[in-house]
Amino acid sequence: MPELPEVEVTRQSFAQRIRGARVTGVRLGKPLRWPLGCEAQHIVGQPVGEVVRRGKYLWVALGNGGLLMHLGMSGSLAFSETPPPPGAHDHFDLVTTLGTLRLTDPRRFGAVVWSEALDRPPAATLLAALGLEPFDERFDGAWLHRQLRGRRVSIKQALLSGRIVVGAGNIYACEALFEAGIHPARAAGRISLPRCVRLADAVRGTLARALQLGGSTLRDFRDAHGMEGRFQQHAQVYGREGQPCLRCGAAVRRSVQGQRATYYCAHCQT
DNA sequence: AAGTGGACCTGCTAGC
DNA sequence: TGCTAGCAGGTCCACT
Repeated sequence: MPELPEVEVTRQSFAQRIRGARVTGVRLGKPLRWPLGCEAQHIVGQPVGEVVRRGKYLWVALGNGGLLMHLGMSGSLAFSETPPPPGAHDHFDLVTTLGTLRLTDPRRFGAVVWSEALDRPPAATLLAALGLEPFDERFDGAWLHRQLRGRRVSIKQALLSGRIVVGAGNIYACEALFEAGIHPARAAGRISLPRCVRLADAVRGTLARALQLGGSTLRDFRDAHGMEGRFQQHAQVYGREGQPCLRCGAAVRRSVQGQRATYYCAHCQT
């Protein structure tokens, strides 16, 4: 589910409210992707510091380390002073003096992992291969062009890998490629510098727009206040198979790349 | 080394 | 109505 905009919207919706709290308890539900990696005792009593995002991960700083969280495909976080009793899909509660941060994740591809620091394992290991943040000033067309040189994978898969630039998942990769007029199956290493410039702009622009709109809610995404996103109403190609391209009127096509659906306009994207 | 395909897990929907 | 196949916003890992 959550790509960079959804994760960032989630972060913004609870970071200030939980800051300065003290952890009073931890509740675990069914196993997530990886074990927490420490005893609850290790966390209880710790002060909560800032919440930062790296790619699609969130880092909740605690006095003696922190929690690296990922929402997987179906995860969401809610922060509430008086949370309802945990449901079948509520697999992690961080109970604090200011409220409870709860991870709800039906598919359990999400994760909460304790680490002594962001730049120490296991957190550092999980983040090691991540590419640049899209809003990093170093991320531009020239840099993108250099990174893609010689790569034979499709540009869609190169974006999705997160090893060049983080944050664009399946929805926003499709949207950014449409915006840039680049065919998703084009070999990454065969995109000219001018088109890389357009693509870098499109990736940043698409993610920024989604952020402004509160992310995308296709089925179940909510921020930590329970608010839905509105980007999906503005999607140009994602989920629009067979409908007219908003630019040229040709039918939007759907294909499969790396076992993921890709939506594009074969006329506008070359 | 880069690229590919499978795996993880559950819920929902379309189609028979 | 009920079953089944197919699909879903992510990413790690083993294999070629």
